Amino acid sequence: MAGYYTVDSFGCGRSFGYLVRRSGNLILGRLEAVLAGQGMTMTQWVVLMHVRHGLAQTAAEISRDIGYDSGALTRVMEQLEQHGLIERRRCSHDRRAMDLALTAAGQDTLTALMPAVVDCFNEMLEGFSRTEVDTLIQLLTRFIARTQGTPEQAS
Amino acid sequence: MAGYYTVDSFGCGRSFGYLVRRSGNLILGRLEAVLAGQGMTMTQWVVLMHVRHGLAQTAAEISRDIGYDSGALTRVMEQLEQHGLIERRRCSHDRRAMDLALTAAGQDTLTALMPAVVDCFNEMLEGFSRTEVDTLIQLLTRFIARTQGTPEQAS
DNA sequence: CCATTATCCCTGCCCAGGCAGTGATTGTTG
DNA sequence: CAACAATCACTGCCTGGGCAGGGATAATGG
Repeated sequence: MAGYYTVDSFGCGRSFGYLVRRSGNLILGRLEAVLAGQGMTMTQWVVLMHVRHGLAQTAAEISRDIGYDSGALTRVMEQLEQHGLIERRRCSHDRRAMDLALTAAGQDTLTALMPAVVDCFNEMLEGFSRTEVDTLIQLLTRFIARTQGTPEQAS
Repeated sequence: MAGYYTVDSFGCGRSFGYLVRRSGNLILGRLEAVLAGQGMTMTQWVVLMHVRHGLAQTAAEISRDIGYDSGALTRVMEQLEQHGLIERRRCSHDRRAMDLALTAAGQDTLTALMPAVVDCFNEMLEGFSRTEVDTLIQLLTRFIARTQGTPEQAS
């Protein structure tokens, strides 16, 4: 494509960056309202979900995966461990790393929260057809894959 | 639509929230790299753009528009004023409010930065057809309008 | 087998931004 | 017109998350 935006056509309301960021903040607000009922934050939720699905066995993987600072992640892990939702153990074949696993309580919490979260998203996506949501997800997925694969580009 | 997600189908990788947030952070990183060259932050950029296009004449409007804390905004304004990019004056017909206006230097800075910003976005959107980007923008715009119009919903 | 480098987790520090409260002004309503 | 509510900008406070540095372990290369 020969450049979607031009210097003249580029306005705030049509800026991809603005739209994505604003959408993200709106979602954040809604979701945190749901999770706050169980004293959980969105970050904690995402981390737990990652551990649950085996998407990440170690903190460093999560850090790269969600583009989250590894130091901050350490503190999130501490909270989750103190709340008894995850367990950390020294990895056997790499003693630098920590193996992450959901506890039974962690499993239960996720399971209990899931319906409310799903409802929350469905509610926000009301007014969109299934095809439209599919499109949105597919486009964003591609965007992420492309963008994080091309870290920088000296002009 | 009868619910896009179900408890079983909901996974991190397909979660709208996760995708939007991740995309937003990737964009943020790229854009800040571009703006940092001129010692500007993304927040400042967005605020300046809003003022420029007359989208907001007062800080409170910007606050509502971009869902940004009004207190934090005050401080951003101070910075921009100190850098000589905007002017604040007591509004004549509402003496609580401040009228915002770009200075000549502010105009120039925006104009100078614009090409790099546009390039940055075009580069990120490479690999997407014009139609696809149009779709993305349209869907996100609709999402924002819908979501901020429906602040909450007691279940 | 040793030296160098990379990776992992953790820690201290700093800052942007959210929250709640304040004074000044404006709008509203009995 | 008087009392109350709403709105504006601003302030102090606190938290989450980015950044830089460090100790321990693993990988790599001579």
